[in-house]
Amino acid sequence: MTETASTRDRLVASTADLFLRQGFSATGVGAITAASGVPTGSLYHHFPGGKEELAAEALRVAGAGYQLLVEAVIDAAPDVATGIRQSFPAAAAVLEASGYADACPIATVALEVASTNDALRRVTAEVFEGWTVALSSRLEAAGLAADRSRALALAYLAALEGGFLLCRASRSPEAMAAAGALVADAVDAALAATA
Amino acid sequence: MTETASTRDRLVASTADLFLRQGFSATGVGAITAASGVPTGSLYHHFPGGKEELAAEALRVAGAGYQLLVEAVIDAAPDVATGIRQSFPAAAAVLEASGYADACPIATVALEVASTNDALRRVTAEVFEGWTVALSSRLEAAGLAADRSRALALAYLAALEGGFLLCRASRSPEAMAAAGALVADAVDAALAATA
DNA sequence: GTCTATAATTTGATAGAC
DNA sequence: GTCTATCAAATTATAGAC
Repeated sequence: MTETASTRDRLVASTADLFLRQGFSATGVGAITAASGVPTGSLYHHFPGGKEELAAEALRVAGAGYQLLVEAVIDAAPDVATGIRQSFPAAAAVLEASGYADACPIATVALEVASTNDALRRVTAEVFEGWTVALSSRLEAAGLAADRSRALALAYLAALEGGFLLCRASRSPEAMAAAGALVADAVDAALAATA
Repeated sequence: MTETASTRDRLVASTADLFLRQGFSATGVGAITAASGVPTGSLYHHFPGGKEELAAEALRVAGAGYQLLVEAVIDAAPDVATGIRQSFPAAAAVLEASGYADACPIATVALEVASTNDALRRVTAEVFEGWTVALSSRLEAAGLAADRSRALALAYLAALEGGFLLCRASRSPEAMAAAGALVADAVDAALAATA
């Protein structure tokens, strides 16, 4: 049986989608209500805190969804190192297929709010931390020390995010390939040292 | 003799400064005129294309200025590899000293406009390409092949940009250190292979 | 819980005097 | 080249009927 998405869920989904393409400031409340088909009054009924409260929820939901996606790519590979290596061309393929629109769902907003809205900044920090822990735990399970696992996870995320930025600006997958190869080689070397 | 900055220069400088902290959409024309002390009419006299034309110039000027800064850090070191390694803690130090505000001057705007304003997107792409060429040429001069130099330069930039993003969100220098170590080690290995 | 109407403010931009 | 006054549209948010 197909459930129709609730009003609240449609608001969150539309907001996350608009944030992905336009970011926070360029996404007006009017655009959100138009995209979701939800009237203004209903938005403020479900989110009394207005745009900021809705944004926080959209960032959390989009962040959790993207974590599942990345985890699925990595866990589908025969081992973590292979999964990490494959995730970069996978991200590049999604980028190209979407006209360089579908990248990190929270990066644009994260930079916009980093120095202007501490509540939202904390939400983006929590999402990034969740991703870091998810990847780090997989590297630990593969035999790496905890601190080395965390450092590699952070470097992986930085390379992916920087790759998204450069690729979206240049409309070319070149940077993602270069950044990915560097990280994947480092993971291989780290794991080989423990074997 | 101390030259007073021209009206046009003050507009560009104030715009670049506001973009660094708030990005494009959150920076209203009113904020720019207030910060620069330039009346609205003068802005449209110097930039008939309005906010977009002023933004393009601010991105170009800020991009050129940041390139000089990074080049100075790298060229002050005894060799490129050392310069690259030092540039990450240097960037982290500036971040911390500014309350995690002073990072890449065009990254926020680059993500904001990547899918919404092609003219500005091209400007950000040109700035990133300029940085890539500047760094790549230094790696070539150190003995690396052209394609290898370019790939390392792109990976360096991706790591730096991703590091800025994660550090600003978490208000911690941890990610920049992790990403920097990975890139610096790769540069060392690449140069050692040619020696 | 849904929806319309509207308030209060801010937005990017223009006109025209000086 | 500078500056003031102002416009039309869009902004976030609220009030209150249903």
